[in-house]
Amino acid sequence: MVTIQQLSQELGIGADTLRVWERRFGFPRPERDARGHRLYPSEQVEHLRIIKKLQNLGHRPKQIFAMTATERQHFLHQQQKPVEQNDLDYLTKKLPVGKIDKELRHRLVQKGLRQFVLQVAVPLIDIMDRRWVDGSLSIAREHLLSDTLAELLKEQLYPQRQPRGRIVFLTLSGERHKLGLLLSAALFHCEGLDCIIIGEELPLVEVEQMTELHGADAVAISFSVHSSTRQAKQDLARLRKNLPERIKLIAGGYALRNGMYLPGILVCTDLNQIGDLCVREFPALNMG
Amino acid sequence: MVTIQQLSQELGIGADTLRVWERRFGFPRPERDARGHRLYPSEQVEHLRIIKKLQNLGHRPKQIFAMTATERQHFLHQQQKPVEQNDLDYLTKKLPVGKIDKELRHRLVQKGLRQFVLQVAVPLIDIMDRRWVDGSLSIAREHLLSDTLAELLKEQLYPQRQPRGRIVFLTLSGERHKLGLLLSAALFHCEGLDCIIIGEELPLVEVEQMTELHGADAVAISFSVHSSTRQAKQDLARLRKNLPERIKLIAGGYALRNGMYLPGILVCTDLNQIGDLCVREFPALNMG
DNA sequence: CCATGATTTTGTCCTAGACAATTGTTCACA
DNA sequence: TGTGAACAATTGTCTAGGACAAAATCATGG
Repeated sequence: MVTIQQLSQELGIGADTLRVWERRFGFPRPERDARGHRLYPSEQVEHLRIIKKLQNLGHRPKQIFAMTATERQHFLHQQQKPVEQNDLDYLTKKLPVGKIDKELRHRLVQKGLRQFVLQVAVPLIDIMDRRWVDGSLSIAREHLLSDTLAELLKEQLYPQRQPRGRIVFLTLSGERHKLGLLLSAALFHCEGLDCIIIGEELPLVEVEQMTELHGADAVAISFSVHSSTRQAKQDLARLRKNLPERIKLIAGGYALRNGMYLPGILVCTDLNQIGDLCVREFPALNMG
Repeated sequence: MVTIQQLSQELGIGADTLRVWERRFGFPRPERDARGHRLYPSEQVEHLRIIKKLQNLGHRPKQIFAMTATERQHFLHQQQKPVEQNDLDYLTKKLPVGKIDKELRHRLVQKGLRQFVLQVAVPLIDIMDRRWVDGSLSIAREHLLSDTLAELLKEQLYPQRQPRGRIVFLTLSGERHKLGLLLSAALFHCEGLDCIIIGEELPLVEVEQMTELHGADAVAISFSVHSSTRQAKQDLARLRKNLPERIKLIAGGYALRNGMYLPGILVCTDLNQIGDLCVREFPALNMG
């Protein structure tokens, strides 16, 4: 028996949404305490878990709520793409906790940073994503994997001897997904650029200040799932106006996935574009 | 100009509460967009920051809202200990970015971990807090200091040769304040315990699983400003019920500052108590 | 087949009222 | 003066049902 607030937190669904679902679709139908406040029995919580999973898979509430509980169960099983027999998969499930770091490091020295990012880190995050959707990856293990990977990548960003340029990486207020930032930073690093991870949730107004402080040639900003395309465009336009012209502005992330054109901004929708982008925008220094 | 949701997240005050404050006290008094939705100008956001800070200092809304804006400012300054001419102060203001890490490391080797935590890290965080309130510390610099300090502390948590025990550190859903966790972990480490930082925002149900996975003897949980005392108590009770008896449960953080008694739970309101707690609860192994 | 406009669907916000839990105050009594 | 119990005020969270823009889907013409 949980309150609406607990449920909201646990599922990541707004309390308002839960109430409106009840009004519109007749589910969930919680019991009430003496004051008339909602109390959700654990049975309904489980149903909601399934509903959330289906929603994560891209289905819309109308479609989901049209089904009966058993139909939903069935549908979910049918929908879940099996995680391929990827050789990375055991990292997310079987491997004992203490060995994850060792294993990742082994692969890093084997492949080199660039290949490691593209062939190990990206697919691994993809698997984690899918497991998250179907609920087969615990939050705790997800944290552990993310943190280990993040730390490993961060270590690789040592300063270059003859940097082709210097980029500060950040996300704006409200964002946080360090891994995305680190992945792109690692690839820029491979191209000979100094990469500085500033941190997350930086207010718009402080970006310029930070650029100056670090003597950077460029700012790279990542927009995650949570920010709308419109908001991203707006923020970028404002930033471009405030930033000196010589500072390049690189933008990427889910919110910009459609690859629109924005004046004065280097939109980068794919990690594979980073190589080309560097060749174009950061001409190599003369060899001494 | 921010929406009520953004504001709610930023301040850690529920949207309902913000509306009810407006109704009862006449502040904040946001503007409205075309639909009649609230839009808070940044000026009011700053005032709310001060109000939240006063509330954290233990004052009640009635008292706070009875004052005018300038009175509140005054009152807050009066309440706050002034930033002493502490020799740490220059870290937050003057020191060039690149030297922060070096400076902290220097002090660490000079003082040793224990004294570093108590005499450097804690006062530094305190100064950052106060500077944050009066706006004289930019978010960017705060991030930088926090991250540098966190990384430094994390490095120190190498495994013990003959651990007196093993503790996993975590915060529950919705919490995040890594530094607090790391500070206490560092002190437990000084007492000869293996400390494992699990991560933040772990769902309640996964705590037990994590403890087993790491073979821990104890779980340490920190409750920050954002969680209410009531919620903290409730979570702890639930956790105690689910966890095997042999697993100790250590709780600390702002929400438990009053030091109430909770059956079967080691409440730790002050970093200085950690030494005693370890002596009591983790008897040293026989010397080989 | 793609673009563009019309039509659902959906999440979030609105108002104003209610009430339990917490905190503060009063007052009798040792 | 201190203690504790009864009473009063304060405060955060919940309720209901209505509203509406942004996003998604559908329909239509090129």
